[in-house]
Amino acid sequence: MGPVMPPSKKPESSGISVSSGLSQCYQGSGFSKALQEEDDLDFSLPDIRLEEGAMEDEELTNLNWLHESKNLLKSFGESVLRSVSPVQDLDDDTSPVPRPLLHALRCQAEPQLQTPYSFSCLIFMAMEDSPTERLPVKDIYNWILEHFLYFANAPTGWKNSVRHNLSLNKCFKKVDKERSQSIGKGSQNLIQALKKTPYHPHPHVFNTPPTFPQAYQSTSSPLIWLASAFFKRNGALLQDPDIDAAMIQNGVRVLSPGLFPGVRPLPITPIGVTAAMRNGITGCRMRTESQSSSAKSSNARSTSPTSHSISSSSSSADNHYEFATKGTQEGSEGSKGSFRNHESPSNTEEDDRKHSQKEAKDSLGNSGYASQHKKCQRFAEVRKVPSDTLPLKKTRTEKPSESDDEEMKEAAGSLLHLAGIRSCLNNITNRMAKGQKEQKETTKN
DNA sequence: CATCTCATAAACACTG
DNA sequence: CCAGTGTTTATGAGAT
Repeated sequence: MGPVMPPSKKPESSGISVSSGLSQCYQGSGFSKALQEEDDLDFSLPDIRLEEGAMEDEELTNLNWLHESKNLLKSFGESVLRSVSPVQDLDDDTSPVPRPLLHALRCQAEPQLQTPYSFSCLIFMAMEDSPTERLPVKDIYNWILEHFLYFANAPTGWKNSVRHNLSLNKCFKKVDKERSQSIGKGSQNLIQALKKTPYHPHPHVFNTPPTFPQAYQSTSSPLIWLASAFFKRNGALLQDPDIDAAMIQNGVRVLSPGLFPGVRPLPITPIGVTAAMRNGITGCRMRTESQSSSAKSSNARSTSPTSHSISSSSSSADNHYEFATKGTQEGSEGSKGSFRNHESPSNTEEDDRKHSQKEAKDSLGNSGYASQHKKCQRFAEVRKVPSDTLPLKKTRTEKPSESDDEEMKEAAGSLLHLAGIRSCLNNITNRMAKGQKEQKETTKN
């Protein structure tokens, strides 16, 4: 949360008290805490606190988890369609719809509210929504503006945050655009940048053949940012026609058009109408503080986000972003995580295991948004090495490793957490299991 | 209380 | 020079 504005639990614009939780809104104590602030809510929603053991599914891979949840998700989606059409149903304590989803519905009904998504989720959704699953920064901006009215009048800093996320989040990879196209404003050709530097810590990049086809495209073509990913990969692996690919790829869309024909998870224009509530449902995450404050001003004039032109990918923006996993192999630049390659290798299997566990935890815990502190430490460590191996500002050229790929996988998987889908689905799973159990008992009797 | 996650701001380099 | 892009660092709030 931003340090600038004081906390504000109740944005005037909505009357809705937003929880202090971030993505943790769905998980564990974060969400529980939000529930403890029930008194601050001016509307009542059912308690969908995670039941004990709900997160045991953590042990499942995201793939299996999604696979096993698909039917439950379908059933749940139908119940959503049946149960939350009218706005007033949001206040229905008996609604089977998980609270975060209700929050999300509320946010869509009143789009001047802060988006419930973290920036990484927003970026991911934008990319996922793109036919090519890759977008230039400008189009990411536009997508966000198009789908979340709040940003139309939000302070401009959010764009900086988007770029910051793209740079730091390991889930996102910069990829090359077609060679013929201009590099675009502000975009710096990697090799150009490297050539301008007095030395390079890994001179072999210039001397050895590229490991991956795209690794050197940047010498003559602009960079693009990729958004393909773990989700995409899983979608391909599953090859299950019953599963909506979007759901698999995304993990963010609780209700996908494939699952629920006619239902648009993210209403296009304008968001904020009652119809949007009937048509859209998303994950949820509440924000507060400066953003809530900003929502006040945005409330003054709820202009349609469509007033912002949606530029095509052929706009002045050139670098595209894609979700990184395979992108790790394709990107011309390694992730910041590659700094860890400078760390001392583990000497024992135990160390390896601990290390990998740590890495996994890191990725899962922070959605691929590697700890800045750690990175600073890593960077600092790297800075201690002799000058001929000093990393420069823009020397992210190391060859990606398999562990990077795993990291990406985990990071991408953790986006499921960010979007709340996991917790929600866990909840749904529990509820459904309970319901079936009760139903059995009822039929027995 | 330490650590982590994330948002935000800002500085800086670079490009068109 | 300006606006936009991309990277990096610093900082703070809240969660763990």
